[in-house]
Amino acid sequence: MSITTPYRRSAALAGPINAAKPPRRATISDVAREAGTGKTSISRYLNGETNVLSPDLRERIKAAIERLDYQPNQMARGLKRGRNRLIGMLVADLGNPYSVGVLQGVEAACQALGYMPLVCHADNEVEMERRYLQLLTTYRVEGVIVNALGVREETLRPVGDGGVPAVLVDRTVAGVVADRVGLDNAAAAALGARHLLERGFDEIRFVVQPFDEVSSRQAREAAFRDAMRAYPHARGETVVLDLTDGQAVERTLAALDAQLAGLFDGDAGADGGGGSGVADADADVDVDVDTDTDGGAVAGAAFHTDVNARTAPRRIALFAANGPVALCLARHLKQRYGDAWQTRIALLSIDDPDWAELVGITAVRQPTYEIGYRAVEFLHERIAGGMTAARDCLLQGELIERASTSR
Amino acid sequence: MSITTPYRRSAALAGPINAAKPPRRATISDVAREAGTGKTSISRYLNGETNVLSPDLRERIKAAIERLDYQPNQMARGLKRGRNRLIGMLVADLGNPYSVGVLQGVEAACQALGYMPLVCHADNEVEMERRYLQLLTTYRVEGVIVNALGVREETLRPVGDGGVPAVLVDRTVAGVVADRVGLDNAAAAALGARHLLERGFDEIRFVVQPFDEVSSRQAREAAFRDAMRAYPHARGETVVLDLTDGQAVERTLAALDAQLAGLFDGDAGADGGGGSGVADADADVDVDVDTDTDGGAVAGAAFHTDVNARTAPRRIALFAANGPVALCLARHLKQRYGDAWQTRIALLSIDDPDWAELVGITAVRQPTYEIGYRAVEFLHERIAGGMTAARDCLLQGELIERASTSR
DNA sequence: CTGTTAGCGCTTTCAG
DNA sequence: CTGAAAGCGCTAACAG
Repeated sequence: MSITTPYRRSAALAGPINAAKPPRRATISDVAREAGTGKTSISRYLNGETNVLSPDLRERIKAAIERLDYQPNQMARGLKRGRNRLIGMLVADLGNPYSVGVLQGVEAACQALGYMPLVCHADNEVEMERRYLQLLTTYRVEGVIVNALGVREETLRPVGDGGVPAVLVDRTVAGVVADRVGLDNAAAAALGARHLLERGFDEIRFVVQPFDEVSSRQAREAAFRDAMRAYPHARGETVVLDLTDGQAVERTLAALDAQLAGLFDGDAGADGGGGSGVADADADVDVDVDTDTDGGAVAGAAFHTDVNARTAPRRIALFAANGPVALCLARHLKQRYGDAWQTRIALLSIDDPDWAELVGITAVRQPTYEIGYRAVEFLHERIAGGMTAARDCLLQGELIERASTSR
Repeated sequence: MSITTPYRRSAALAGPINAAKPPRRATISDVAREAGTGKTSISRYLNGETNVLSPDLRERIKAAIERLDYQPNQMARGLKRGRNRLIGMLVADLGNPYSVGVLQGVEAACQALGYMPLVCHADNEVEMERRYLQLLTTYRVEGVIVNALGVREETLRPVGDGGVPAVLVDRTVAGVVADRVGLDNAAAAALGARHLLERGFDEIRFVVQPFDEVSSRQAREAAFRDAMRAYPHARGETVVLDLTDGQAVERTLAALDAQLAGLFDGDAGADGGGGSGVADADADVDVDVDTDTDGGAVAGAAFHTDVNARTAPRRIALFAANGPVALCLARHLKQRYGDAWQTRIALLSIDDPDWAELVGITAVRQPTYEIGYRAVEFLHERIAGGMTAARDCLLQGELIERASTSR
């Protein structure tokens, strides 16, 4: 990109800059000299070993520090001590409100435990993720909290077992042994699915990003399928929506539309004709889920059908596996069916972003703050002592019922 | 808060941890020994002074580094060199998509210029802001980019003139002389206002958070008023909405409702009766804006009225000064007027969050990425050389027209 | 071309 | 109670 907009001088801001001030910050030696003592005592004072200092000296030091506006250099301190109280927080996507929620928990816990979080934003770029991870170890952070992309083990190599202590948030990474904290995906997906089923929705599409490499998506998808089994009269399908590929999104949504169109008039099992994006429904046959997770843009599977009840129109619901998917679906549905789209299709989402309330969408809210908080606590334990086995902390989601599923 | 959810051991993750590995990372001395040479040469190699090294030595060093998986310690490096390539990015509120956009620009520029951004999230807490700022200087960052809260000068003391180089984003802070980069607020507010006026809206409420301490809000409000002057047949008012105070929000919105209710039937100038929140309209009189910025939750001013044309019902629009305000308004309007609220009242917002498109709201989009990018460039110049006067970089907003103002 | 020598600012023995 | 001295890991003169 190019940055071309010119800037203007602001009369209000322009002013003579005081260039006379000594740019060099005071060091511990300066303070020692000012207080007429040795560096050691200053160091002791700084570290709260205030009991071993004579009241007099204590006063002189205090005064000297104030006079010089001295602030100890954490870098030097860290170099000497071997630990710098820095921990890295690698965030996959700050545009996802989930991440911001987790971050808030992380910050709170860091403050409580005396760490300084160094937050890095990979912005969904694996390359960035790699770069930041390496940068973090270069700055000798004491540990990292990783909300990984669909990374491969290698980029996480420096981390976890044998490397920097790490805790994974939301997702595990194959080959990396480390603590993990996140949503109880199985319970959350089941919660959502059951809610829809109990509300009488009998045509449910679970829409999820490619999940062959992301543990949390896998868990949600599997739990959705499980939940559907208990309701033989209803039908569920998984639709894979690759948000990173605009073309694929178009195709998948078109196929979904086509398939659903046939259902509005009670014509269960009819495939509107969209070829790619959603597998044909294989009506009247039980079909195991398509395990061919080819990583491609589209994959789908019908795993239960009972089309005897094709008398009444089906009640259709879309179950979004997370916030970004929900947003994509909502946008599309609105564009396709107009402002009244919610009267035709229900939407339920795991994740509860701001706009969900505005639009009136039922959601399973994640305890993001707690997730972040716990992650730091875990990391702290790892840093401090030698825990042995990796732990997995599952937190429960909460169903927020709104208009979308209440008709 | 309490963290009580228990965790479970995951069979999949549990495994013997390799505690045998040497936890200590290799140092430059280790590499020197391994390569059979002195530290200096290693340092030279690291710093790309590769031309002054014999090809042979170069090879040996390269090999040694790989064998030991050596990674130079940035802390030590920074300590010695006096600069550590760290810059701080203080974000007021990551929940505001604006901030995330800016952050993306910051990250890109940092990468391009070789800095490592240390992002700190004040989360709207002035105390956090202070803490982080002090922490940043303690870590000897080379500069800071500050998206300040309504801070007072003192907390920014260590920064700017005479302290750490700084550039302000979006807002200036009274008493702090530093570069600033942000939206051209005057132009943006005028753009929005004129759009509404041209579309025939003649009753406009500019809704803004308390602006006596926030320069960007001030600028927007002032520009709104200016723009209204050119349309004597229309009427504009400023409504102050303090999002940090739930009670005040309730009151202000109630008052706003009451006032607007009277307008739907063409009864211009009628005040629905809500006392607080919105000042009475002072119909038929030109009134200067109430400059008594008492910092309280409510303040308002009618500044032009021409109620001769009270024959036709007024066309009402709400102009939100930023995204968070827009969200608050949208929520309220939906709750108050139901799903069809947009047929009664138009909403236009400065800031263009995700949901604006979903809900169909016209917006003035800020060039957030560029703002962030430029901020880093400015900071870089400050760090490098001795610029003298503070600059003010104004970037233009872009009007995104949507259904809300197209009826 | 290459190694030796001082430190950067701080903590930490180890003797007073 | 207090201070001198020895580094943490690295870079930057200054000699070879």
